[in-house]
Amino acid sequence: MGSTATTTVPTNAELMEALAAVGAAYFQDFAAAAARHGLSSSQAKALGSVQEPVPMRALAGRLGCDASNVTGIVDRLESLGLAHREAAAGDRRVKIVVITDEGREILNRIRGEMARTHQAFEAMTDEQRVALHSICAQVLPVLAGRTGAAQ
Amino acid sequence: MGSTATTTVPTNAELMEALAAVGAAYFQDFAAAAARHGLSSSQAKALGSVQEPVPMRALAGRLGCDASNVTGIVDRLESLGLAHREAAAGDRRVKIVVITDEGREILNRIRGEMARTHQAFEAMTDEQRVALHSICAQVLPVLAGRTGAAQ
DNA sequence: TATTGTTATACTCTATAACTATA
DNA sequence: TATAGTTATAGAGTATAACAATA
Repeated sequence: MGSTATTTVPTNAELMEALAAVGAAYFQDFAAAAARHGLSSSQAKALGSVQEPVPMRALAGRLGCDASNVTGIVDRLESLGLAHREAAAGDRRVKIVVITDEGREILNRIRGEMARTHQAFEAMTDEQRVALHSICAQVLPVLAGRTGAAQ
Repeated sequence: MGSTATTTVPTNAELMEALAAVGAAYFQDFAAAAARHGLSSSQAKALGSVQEPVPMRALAGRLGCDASNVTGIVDRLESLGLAHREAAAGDRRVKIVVITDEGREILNRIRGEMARTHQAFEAMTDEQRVALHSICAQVLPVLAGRTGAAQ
């Protein structure tokens, strides 16, 4: 079914170009919204990655960077009162990053102020929203390299 | 049509999360492929932005960064033999960045070596490919802030 | 006077390596 | 011996400001 349309099936190269353009535009919108609140995109991304408490090491994994970088990023979030470090229960080596109420509020504001992104989403039909979301969900595990492994 | 499915229409927040995850994973695949060829992601992005000759200033616009940064990025591409500067015909102030044959070959290799991206694309049905491509095309102008203006 | 490209400067992100305190 | 977090360091990206050449 669906072979009556005159639409051409896009090549991998065309899909790559489209995805790269959308990804870059999304990121710019995100970075601009974060900057309005005095956060770099890395800091804002970190803030969004600690909605549940996360050990420093695991946060590095989520951010896709070396563990040594997380120190400075969390330092800044902590100095701004957006997150704080807590001692872990079982292992005294690990520190757990916990978002504060103010951090959560700033995060929500940043996300709410991504005007272009919201504008783009609201111009989509329900069918398009469902399609985009399900395609992303299907593609993400492969793209992120989680073929069968956990975490 | 399409109201028989039990699928729920995703919220803006859910779409943002999905898009952010896919965009980040795509970017990591791109950066890793570029690094294998000794290029930073900025340099590789610049290389992909000069498939047609582009003035330095316009390249800065495409990369979404200040013009002063482009000098160093193009310096490196030039020292690697992947691009070179040419004088512009009408205006002696402007320099035009032109990709070399070797630059084009490296660019094609980088794109071809984005294994996870190709893997993700090839797991998609033709319908999904068409849907993703058309959604991206529809959403991009809004997301990139080009509501009606040219270039 | 305005614009293009460059340089100088400073700040941030990033990885590597070495250090500490725990395990 | 290995691991979690930190520190020190160096390289690259980024923006701001000032500059030379040209328009």
